[in-house]
Amino acid sequence: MEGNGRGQRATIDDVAARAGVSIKTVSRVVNNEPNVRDATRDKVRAAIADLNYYPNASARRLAGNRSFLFALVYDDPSAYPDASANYVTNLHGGALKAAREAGYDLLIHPCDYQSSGLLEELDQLIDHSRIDGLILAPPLAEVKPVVRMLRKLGKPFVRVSPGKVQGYDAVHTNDREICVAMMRYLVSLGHERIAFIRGHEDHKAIGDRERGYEDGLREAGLPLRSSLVLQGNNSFDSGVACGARLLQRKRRPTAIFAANDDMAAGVLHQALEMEIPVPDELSVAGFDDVSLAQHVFPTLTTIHQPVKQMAERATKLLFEAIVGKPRKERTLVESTLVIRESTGPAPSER
Amino acid sequence: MEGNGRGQRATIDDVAARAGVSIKTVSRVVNNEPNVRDATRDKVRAAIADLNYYPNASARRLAGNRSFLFALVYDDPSAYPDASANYVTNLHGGALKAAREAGYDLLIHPCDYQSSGLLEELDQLIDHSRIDGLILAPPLAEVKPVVRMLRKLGKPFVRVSPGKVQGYDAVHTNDREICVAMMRYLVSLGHERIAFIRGHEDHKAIGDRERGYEDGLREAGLPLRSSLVLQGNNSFDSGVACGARLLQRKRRPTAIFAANDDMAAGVLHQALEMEIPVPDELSVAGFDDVSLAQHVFPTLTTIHQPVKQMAERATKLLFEAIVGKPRKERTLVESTLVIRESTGPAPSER
DNA sequence: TGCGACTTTGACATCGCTGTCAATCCTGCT
DNA sequence: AGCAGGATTGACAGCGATGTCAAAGTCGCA
Repeated sequence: MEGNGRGQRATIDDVAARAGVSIKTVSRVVNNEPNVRDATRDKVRAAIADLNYYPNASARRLAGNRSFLFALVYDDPSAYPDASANYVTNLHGGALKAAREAGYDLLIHPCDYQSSGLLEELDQLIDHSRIDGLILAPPLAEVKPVVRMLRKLGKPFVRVSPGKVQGYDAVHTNDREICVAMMRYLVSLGHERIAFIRGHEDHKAIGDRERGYEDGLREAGLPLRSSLVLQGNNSFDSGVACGARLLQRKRRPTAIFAANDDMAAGVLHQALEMEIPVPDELSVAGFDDVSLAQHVFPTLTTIHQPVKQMAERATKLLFEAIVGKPRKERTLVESTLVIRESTGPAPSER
Repeated sequence: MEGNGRGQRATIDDVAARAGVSIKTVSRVVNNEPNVRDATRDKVRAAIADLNYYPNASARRLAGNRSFLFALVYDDPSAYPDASANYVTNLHGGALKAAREAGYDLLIHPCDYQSSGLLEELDQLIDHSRIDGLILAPPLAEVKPVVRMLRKLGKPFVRVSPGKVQGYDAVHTNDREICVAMMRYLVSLGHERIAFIRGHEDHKAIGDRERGYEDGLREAGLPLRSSLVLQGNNSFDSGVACGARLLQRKRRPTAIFAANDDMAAGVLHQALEMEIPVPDELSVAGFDDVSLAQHVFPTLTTIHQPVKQMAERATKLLFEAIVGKPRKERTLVESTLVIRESTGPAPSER
């Protein structure tokens, strides 16, 4: 397996010796550089295979002045654990996959996007760990000062966000359109008083969800009543609170669409508490398709966000940006509707 | 801020020049090596501060033949997303904190502990990323071949597990004792027919929970009825299934203690489905205190596992092992009882 | 056959640190 | 004052790659 006489890992020198070429040529082959004769390339490849050679990352980093390290920066999920935790798992999965394929290692960096020391913290991360590029997950992708700093540092990054930033890639999903689709579905069930629970304003994508709600009403020719739109903060508890306010009205909505699953789960909880049968008297829909959605009672109709694919795509784009491929600025990965048990026909008017 | 004339980061040479010493001395100071006169040390420290010097990680890695990289290896939570995701967040948080404090970067490596290619996968991880040491989270800490391989490679590692492995650190919690405490609490509420839902057998810590259940019965002088112990697999769904089996009996248990929160949540779900009021007719207790526990209805009485602290401790021990401090083999981090709404006095006999 | 223009290839310096080992400095003692 | 022996310090050789640049090889065409 190890072919040099020293019982150590094979180095580039070993490969060069075995292939009868210089180390520079081996380096060229390893890095897929042009101007190597096919025959030479084959010889080197064979030697690499024979010796089970794998380049020493530290040496490459030092000589090439890059780290082969990406950082995935996201909001610390211990703040709002549940849905986020699952979201983060997908983020990790996608980013790890793409990073590995690109030959990069991935550093994770959960942080508080509202922290005053955020800029310094990221600067230090980049500086100390010599990160080659960053993937900014929402809501960090919306934090202007961060974007500004990275641009000033000339450090490559990719944002997972619907917003555009000149000269940098961004991956987003069709939040608005898919919300229109959800509304279309609810309307088709006969719902007319459909409430909406807004998410936290710092998440731009979540703002798009509200616009989808409005578009959906408009499309169905239903009035937009401001009394039916409440502000939540993405947490389960805020779902409970908003649910309570909506459901204790004399003329309560027949359907509640929450901007994320946690809040929708909060609404379900509140409905159970108030003994309002779901979906018979009330339909509830969420957004995200976190695993919680399948575990609440009744299971939650929601929108599946392709978080993993988005993270994977973003990481791949980061790599491409680093090797010089042209940027796209906006890349779409589509969400889909997932219909479960929490939605049903509107109750007939009494 | 940057003190050399080149507008680049300061290097060890810059610091040496400024302090009027050799680079070797700077290296000594940076690495806290002995045999440097205090005055010299101070001069060097001052120069480091002036130049805002931070050693180049790649160079250190290359020269020192170590990577300053730890890998945190755990079972891929996308398999059983909910509770695990939260568990994993804590794992990350603790390990990141300790790694950062030790000057290490942390690579995360979610994987399938049952995969046939696991050994090769880890070998490759160690080989390619030149990991200095690994933190094995359960259930990976129990996989014998992995432990064997790491020992053979001479690669330092720490296990998060109640089991011992000669010569290596392990961090565990008092699963058994705290389960006895839970039983004591249930018994104090008047429960006598207390069922237990076992977890997946691959998690050793979960086996200890069952022993705590048995000890608790014994301590209270209650009989151990095998009909009251069912096998789950840690998933919500298995909780639903076991709950169904237990609750449709003519003489059903008045309390159900599940070896993790997901299964307990499944039991709650099933109780709701069968319209059995909790905690009036049935008390339910879980284990883990995942955030789900606060979001189910009613909120779940459970046992808080200090996962974050365990991970932090484990990582710290790994670092200490690397720098040569003596091993402990077993380090305890205590769990605590969390009483919420899902438990109450046993219903009076009819 | 000879020549310019590419293509291939390799020698060697370099990246910024740590390890080795010898040189120099200090001590306390005689 | 002289000396052994430990405490300090530094010179220098790597670590294993990549970057630079010049040498050697090829090819087409006059």
